[in-house]
Parts: sequence; C-alpha cells; structure tokens
Amino acid sequence: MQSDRINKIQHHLYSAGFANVQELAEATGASIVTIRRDLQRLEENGIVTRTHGGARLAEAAGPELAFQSRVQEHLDAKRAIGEVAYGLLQPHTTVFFDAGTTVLQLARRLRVEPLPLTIFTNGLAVAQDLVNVEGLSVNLLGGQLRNENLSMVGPYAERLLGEFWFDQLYLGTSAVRGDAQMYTLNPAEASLNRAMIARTSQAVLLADASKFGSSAPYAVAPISDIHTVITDSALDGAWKTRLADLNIDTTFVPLGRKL
Amino acid sequence: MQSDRINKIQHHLYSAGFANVQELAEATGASIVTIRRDLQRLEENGIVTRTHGGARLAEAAGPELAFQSRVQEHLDAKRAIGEVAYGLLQPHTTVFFDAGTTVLQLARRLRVEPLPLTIFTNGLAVAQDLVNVEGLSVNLLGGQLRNENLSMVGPYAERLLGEFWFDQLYLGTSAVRGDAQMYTLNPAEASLNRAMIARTSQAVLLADASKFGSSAPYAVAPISDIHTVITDSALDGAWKTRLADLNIDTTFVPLGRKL
DNA sequence: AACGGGATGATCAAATACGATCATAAAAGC
DNA sequence: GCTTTTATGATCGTATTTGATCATCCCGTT
Repeated sequence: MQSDRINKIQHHLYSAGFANVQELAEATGASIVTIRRDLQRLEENGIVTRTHGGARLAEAAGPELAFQSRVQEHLDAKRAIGEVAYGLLQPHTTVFFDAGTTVLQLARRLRVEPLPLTIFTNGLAVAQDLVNVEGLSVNLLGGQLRNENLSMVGPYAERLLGEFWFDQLYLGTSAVRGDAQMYTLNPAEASLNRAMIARTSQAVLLADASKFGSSAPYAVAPISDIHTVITDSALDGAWKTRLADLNIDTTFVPLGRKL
Repeated sequence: MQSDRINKIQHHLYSAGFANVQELAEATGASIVTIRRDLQRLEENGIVTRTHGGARLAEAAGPELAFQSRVQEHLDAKRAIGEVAYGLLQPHTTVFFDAGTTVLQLARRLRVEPLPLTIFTNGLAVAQDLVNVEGLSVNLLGGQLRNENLSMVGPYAERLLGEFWFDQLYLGTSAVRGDAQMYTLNPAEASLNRAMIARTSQAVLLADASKFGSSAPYAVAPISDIHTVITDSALDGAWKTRLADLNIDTTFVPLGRKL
C-alpha cells in the first residue's frame, strides 16, 4: 500500500543518506517502476533530490524528517506506553506534557478519547496535536524554540515553570545510564527537565526499553526523583531489579499483542 | 452499534498506525462498505486521513478550518503587504510577530530569504513556519492557546511581555473603525495587543483595506499609537485623508501586479 | 566519437479499491 | 403495534495503483 511505502522510502533515505532504485525496491517490496513513480512524486513535493539511478533527501526536508524519524523509532513500544499512561490521567487535573516523542504518543492517544484536562506543555508538536481537542485547555510554556525536537527551553521557560504546580508530569528521556540518572542531549533541556520535576506531585517517566543503559551527554536527575516509570517488557532483568530496588513503581507494557 | 465501531476503528488506528479497509472490517466485525462509510465520516471530521486502500489517524489536527479560511481571504493583498513589510526588517534586531494572518504572510516571505533576527511570537502558525529557518532565533511567548487563530493569550502572556522590549512589532488587526481605533474579536487578544504596543520602539500595522471601516467588538488602541501602517491601494480616499491627518507613516501597496 | 550497459518515462493490461444505488434490517418515534 | 428514519450489506460501474514492456536517453569505457 502506497502510504506505507512512501514512509519506508523516506526513512530508508534518512538512514542511508542515498539509495538507488533497486535498494528502495527491495526495502519496500515494490517494483522498480513503482519506486520511480514514488520518487518522482517525492521530488515534486520537495522531499527528495533525484540523481541518475537513485535519490537522497532534499536538504530542506532534513530537520523535519529528523524529528519525524525519531518519532517513528520504537513506535509500537511508544504507543503501548502511551496507552498505559492514558489510563493514569485523571479528569479535571492539571498535567504537564514534555516534548518527548513518547509523550507525543500519549497526546495522540488523548485525541482518540478526550478528557477534560488543563494541559501545559513546552512541545510544539504536543500543542499542535491537542489544540483542537474538545474539553482541553492547552497552555504553552514559552521560551526559545529548538528545531531539533520542537521544544521550548531556556531560562525564561524555567522561571515561568517556577510559578506553577502540576498534578502530574509526563516526561520522556533520551537515556538512563548505569548510574541510574536520566540524561538528555541538550543542556537547556536538562535544566528545564529538572525544573519540571521540582514542580509536580507525580512525575511519570515514559521511556521504551532502548533508553535504559544507553547514553547522552547531559544529566537531568536521578531516576529516584521519578514516582512512576512506564516502559516496555523488553527491558532486561538487571534494570528490572534496579528499578525494584529503588522502589520505583514500574509498569512493564507487553509488546507484540493487539490491544 | 455505530459509535462503538467508530471507537474501535480509532483505537485500532492508534495502535497500528495504519490499517487497510479489510483489517478494519475484521477488527470491528462490520462489512467493508460500512467501514468505508465510517472512514468517510471520520475524514470529514478531521479525525483520520484516508489513502487509497486504507487510513491513518490524522496528523496534528491542522489549523482550524476557520483559521485556514481567513488565511486565504485577501491573500494577494496580504502577500503584497508582507513583501513591503519584509523590506522594513533590519538584520540583527529583535522583532515581535503577532498571530494575525497578514503577519503570517510576512513570516512566509522571511522563509524565502532569511535574515538573522531574534523573533518573538505568540502565534503557533508563525512559530511553525519559522522553526527551521536558518539564522533565526525563534522564541514563543507562552500562554493559553486559543484554537480560533492558534495564538497564545492571557494574563500570563501579558506579564511575560512586560519583561521585553522589541525593536519592531508587526501587528495585525480585525478592524479599524470610524473612531480611528483598532478592534479585535477576543478580549484577551485585545489586552495582549495593548501590552505588545507598549513594549516596542516601532509598531507596524499590517492590514489590508477591507479592515478599515469594518467592525469588531473589543477595542485595542487608537491607531495613533501605531508608527507605520502598511495597507493596500484599495483603501478609500476618506481613510487616506484620515491617516495623513493623524501623521501616520502609511504605505499603500499596489495590487494586481506581479512583484 | 562510438558502443554497450544501465536508467528513464510512457503506454497498456490486470488487479484492487472506491462510491453510488438499491433492497433489507434495525432502531426510533408516535 | 405501526410508521418513519437510519444503518447495513450486496452489486455494479468507475477510479486508482501496480508491474511488464518498449523506445529513448545517459553514462562510463574504449
């Protein structure tokens, strides 16, 4: 089916940088003729640049596709985590959604069955998804806009946070290292995340298993600052033991099964 | 029951990301014909995006239909005004863009030829258009998000404004009445607009001729608070005289001619 | 400059999907 | 219980997508 195939082509090109028509045909299971048509259309839409025999992503499409590509990583796990997180939401409460891609899945889940909530967020994509959802009051934090993940950060955003209290915070992370601290890719984001955690009754971490044991440069906070972790059942036993030892309420979401 | 099935469809699409009509028929126990009718209705309501052979949940509930409709009104005039406004921008300055549809045309013009600017805005659509533009630092104001025009308003946003000064403000308006005051459709928007005008060295009003002499319920400020007006040459003579009498620097942009 | 191999887009046939129409069933209102 | 309205599924004509084939073009090598 066409729509799925176009997605696969974009992600293949994002990962590989360049591909020829034969590679794309193999990657998608379609014929060479079909791939050429697809590339023709993608070129018309400014998404790819064609060369003789193949294609690469158009320069202009780069930042947006980088974000879309990260959204697509571990998407099944993120959706399943989003489903469970949805079950924790309480109507008529004030909730902060950070700008992470797993939190974005929670926002998407909320669109399927809206609840009456007051939502704060520093994520442009989250705001965009929720702006027209019935029963929601959506507030943006404000601050300097980062194009890598469409989030607002900076001292301005942090100071504003200081004036609020949230019933719940739904937080993503880039990594949880062996030292049991959460890490992220940007210092301003790390600083803002600390400020968020300091302003909530219940911090909920949404992170698929691939984040545990991986690495990023900027420390956010010890995972013991988190009240609830929702991850998936692919998490290895050592981490399960670690989380239990730290008395962190953890939900392991099964994968590969239709809900 | 129909609403039950619609729910199942949405849940299935949330979990699977994309499904074809046959899969949805199997998931719901209904026929293919019924599923197509359901998808047609869901698409009309902006909940799903259909493709040949299937559907996915709609990506961000794109800007509200009414907003898109207003963007298209007087588009030639707005583009021409945006072009002239672009000529007033000074590199390495701090500029505030409000959330109006004419200001959005200025943002789009800026994408074509970027300038190194620090941009503040309370418009989600403006932020979206500018987030990936090279050389720009984009800051969002923050505040409560209105879905009518994707802008942030409220006491929170106003108070934040009080901490900044802008070299230039580019402002839209809903109406300029006979009493030479600007008017808008929402009280919080009117209040925020006053706060903007109070924090800039140069307020530039971008308004096509149709706004002059029209009406809206909430007063913003007298037009004499504005330093520069950019409108189009369709403005009638009486208004031209009025603006001259008020010593307001006004540019009348000719229409109907390709720039 | 010529040639061979590979790539391209146009055309056509086949397969799949779509929406309109109609008959039937179910639900709602009186 | 009856009538009207709404929803559902089958059928059919139309539309879209896909893959094969073919003539033409492009690129690298001699």
